[in-house]
Amino acid sequence: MKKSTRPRGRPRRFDRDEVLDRAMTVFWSRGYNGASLDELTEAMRINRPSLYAAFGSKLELFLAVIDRYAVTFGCQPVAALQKETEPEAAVSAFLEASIRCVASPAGPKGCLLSTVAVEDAGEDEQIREKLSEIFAKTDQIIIDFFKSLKQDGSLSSGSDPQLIAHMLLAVTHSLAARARVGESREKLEIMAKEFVSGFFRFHCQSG
Amino acid sequence: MKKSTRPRGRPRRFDRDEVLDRAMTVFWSRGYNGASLDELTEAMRINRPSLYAAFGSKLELFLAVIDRYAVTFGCQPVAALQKETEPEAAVSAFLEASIRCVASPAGPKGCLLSTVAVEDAGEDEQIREKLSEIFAKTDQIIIDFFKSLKQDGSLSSGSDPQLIAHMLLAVTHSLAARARVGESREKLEIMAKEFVSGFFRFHCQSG
DNA sequence: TTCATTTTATACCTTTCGGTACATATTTAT
DNA sequence: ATAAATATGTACCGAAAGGTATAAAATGAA
Repeated sequence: MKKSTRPRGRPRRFDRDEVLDRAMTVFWSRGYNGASLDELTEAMRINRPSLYAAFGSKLELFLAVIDRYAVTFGCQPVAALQKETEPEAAVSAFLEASIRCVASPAGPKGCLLSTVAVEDAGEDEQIREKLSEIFAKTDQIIIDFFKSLKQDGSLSSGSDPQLIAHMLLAVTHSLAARARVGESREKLEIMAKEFVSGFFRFHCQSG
Repeated sequence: MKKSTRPRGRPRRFDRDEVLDRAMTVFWSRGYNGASLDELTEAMRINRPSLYAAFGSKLELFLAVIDRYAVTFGCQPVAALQKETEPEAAVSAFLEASIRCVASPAGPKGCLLSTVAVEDAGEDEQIREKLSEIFAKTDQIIIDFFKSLKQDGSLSSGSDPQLIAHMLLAVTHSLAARARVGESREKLEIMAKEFVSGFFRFHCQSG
């Protein structure tokens, strides 16, 4: 059997992740309150009842979009980091991946999490909690990564993985904000290189 | 003469900066699109025609609020920085002042510039330009400050004022974002201290 | 006093907002 | 075939949005 157990009624004409990706672009550029249902449904290419049946409400759609963003874009910097085995290369790869996310010519500028959802976290408990978890989890992944580098001996024993993680996330937040206000990709690259060389001098040579 | 030249018609019953301060709270917590004219006028304690006569439109009001925020809150960290004469104390004072702004029990959490206006910069050229200028100017003030410390000899000659400025702003952006998503003031203080001690080891001892 | 000028207050405008009722279409199960 | 179940498309809802017309009130100038 090819299709094992199909649900009962008329089948969906759209793929959940696909329409989430399309909704993502709208929220990403216009913000939660700035994105209207008309814009969303047009971009998603589904009509309102379909949207409400699938996601429940505008807020729940946004929360689903945040999750989708986390596994499509948000994860890219940490993934790039974890592919490396040397501290400097890892930091560099992390920041390069960040820049690709926040200053891509294709997508909206900035980060859906740190420059969009953060605003709405001010008034909505669910958004706040979700973001808080994502931040904490990301922190922890980076901390664990540098802890393991420390055990391998490729990171100086005097270095503090938690400090490095917080600094790295801080720099990406800043890169995202600067991209959002129009800073060119080239300038962001320079900032990143600047930081990498500073990091290198601190954690690899002087350690 | 006490009141030299009073304008011709019926006098204003409100002070411009006072109502801007009250509007600020609304935009700060709810965001630009989230703040309605009803909320704004109620908070400002003026009615709509007065608002429109004084500021022109919701957008222009927001732009005026950004300027007002810049000279009441945004300036506090740099002011604290410039009061100091030693690098470590300056960095510490800067971050402490930041935390007081973004995690005060009184006001909304986060920074009106980096966690609110940045979102709206995505779609509005005027907001984008204003923020871009503020960021650039802040960068420059901090760069100049550390350049002068370098000349005084209190900052190691190997240190890069631009790197320090970018890092410092990055950390405040991150503190603001974390405050917005609910991080406690105590945790932010720890992050700041962590950074200050890292900064100290890097720029003051090893230089 | 009267007029020109500006601000205030109420009430209202049009448009757009998020969300839904309802009838039709498409599927599986019986 | 027919029924039950789910999705789609149109058209609509009340509420809220940003913004304004208009008349009354309060001032300086003539």
